[in-house]
Amino acid sequence: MSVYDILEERGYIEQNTHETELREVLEKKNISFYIGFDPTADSLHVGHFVQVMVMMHMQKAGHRPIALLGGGTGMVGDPSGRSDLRQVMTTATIDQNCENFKNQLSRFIDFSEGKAICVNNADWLRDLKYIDFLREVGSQFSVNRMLTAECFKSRMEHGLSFLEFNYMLMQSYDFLELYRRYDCQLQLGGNDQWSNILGGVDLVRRLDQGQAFGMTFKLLATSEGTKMGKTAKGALWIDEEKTTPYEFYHYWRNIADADVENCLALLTFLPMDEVHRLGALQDSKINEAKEILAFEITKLIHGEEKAKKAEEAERALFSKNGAVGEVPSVEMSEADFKDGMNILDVYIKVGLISSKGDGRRLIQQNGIKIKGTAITDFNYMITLDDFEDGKLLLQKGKKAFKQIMIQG
RNA sequence: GGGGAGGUUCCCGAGCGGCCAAAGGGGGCAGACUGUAAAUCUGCUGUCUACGACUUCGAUGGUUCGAAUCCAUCUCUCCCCA
Repeated sequence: MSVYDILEERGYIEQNTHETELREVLEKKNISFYIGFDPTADSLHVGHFVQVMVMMHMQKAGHRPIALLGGGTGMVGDPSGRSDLRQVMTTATIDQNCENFKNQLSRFIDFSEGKAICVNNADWLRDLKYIDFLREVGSQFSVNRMLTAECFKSRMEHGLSFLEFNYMLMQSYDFLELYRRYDCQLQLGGNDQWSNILGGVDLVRRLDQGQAFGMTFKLLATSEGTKMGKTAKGALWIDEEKTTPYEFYHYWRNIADADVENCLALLTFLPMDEVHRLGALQDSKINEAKEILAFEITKLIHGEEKAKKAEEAERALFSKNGAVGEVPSVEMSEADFKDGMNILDVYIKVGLISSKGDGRRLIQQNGIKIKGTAITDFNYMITLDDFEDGKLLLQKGKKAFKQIMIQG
């Protein structure tokens, strides 16, 4: 079974520039391909992870991944799928983000012995000569055509700066550069990158008469079409400092039934017959599938040990016997509770609520529980008597927990 | 460069001198129901030392007993013309 078939079967593929040719090339030889990551944040998130999964599949099949960090394109900002102007970032931030991306990517992709390459387009984009660039690359693009591209449509109403308009050329030029430097023949990306990818494919074909291909993948979305991997705090980050393994696990444990199969296929390496079997489970049985999904993804990203801990914590909390496992915990000192501490202050301190007003509302709605019983008094004081073995489990609603550990 | 329209709470979007912490929707949170899901229904959704006080309607100054609402300057965005 070829990689193409695998990618197709698992539901990654959305669009394709030259399907039959590409299929053939992928089967007959090992090629270099690239995926670009613009350093828009200090960590990758699950959205990126779909791309990373594809890279892993491709690498397994013997193709050489090129991870392209957008140190240059990040300075321009991709307007695709954006309704507003991107925040312009400083060069220092961009470089730092690139560094983080690189470290994270190397956990999934094997960069040893030239099995994969990591490059930064800052290396060639930042020193471009404007006139030269316009003459070589700019002349190949038709503004009329560009304007009809889907990615600019939404911006036609809200406004699009010339800076961002150039993004497509930059990305296209990347492909050309990688084609020339590393014989890179294929660009992959999320479906929002379709027009940018097409631009590159065309450019390589026109200027170098090269055989270049493009392919896009489904964006991670729920069955209802909304973006996936969003939490109240923002994205689901790969960096465990930004999204703890527990939070991460919890997210997948809680997804909608309809999304289980899709996520298993895209975000785990489980064999497809297993994926189908799990996805077909009905009613409460699908919880089994959700547990597996959550465990597998967490394992991929944070390692088996942390995934197990997260799983134990989750099980313990919801199995009603009150056993406390590896819940996110906060350390506080004994002195804090000597004279008692107001419940609202405690909840703010551990980060379960954002303000006292928020806490008061929750209390009125029976949303705050300690030791399994709802608190009804705003003035409830938490004292050392509430602790057992130096631990106290705080609960907010049904699903949010935090544990306080007394130290010292 | 000229002309016009705008910037409202997490988002969209009403309000256009006091009745405005600001309609409505979305999102979020909680409760009921359930399978820890979805859908549905209900409540909440600026902060606090809380029947009151304080901070918010692009920014800064001003007019007024009183401003999100009026005036001036600034700033940003969009549209039309060149």
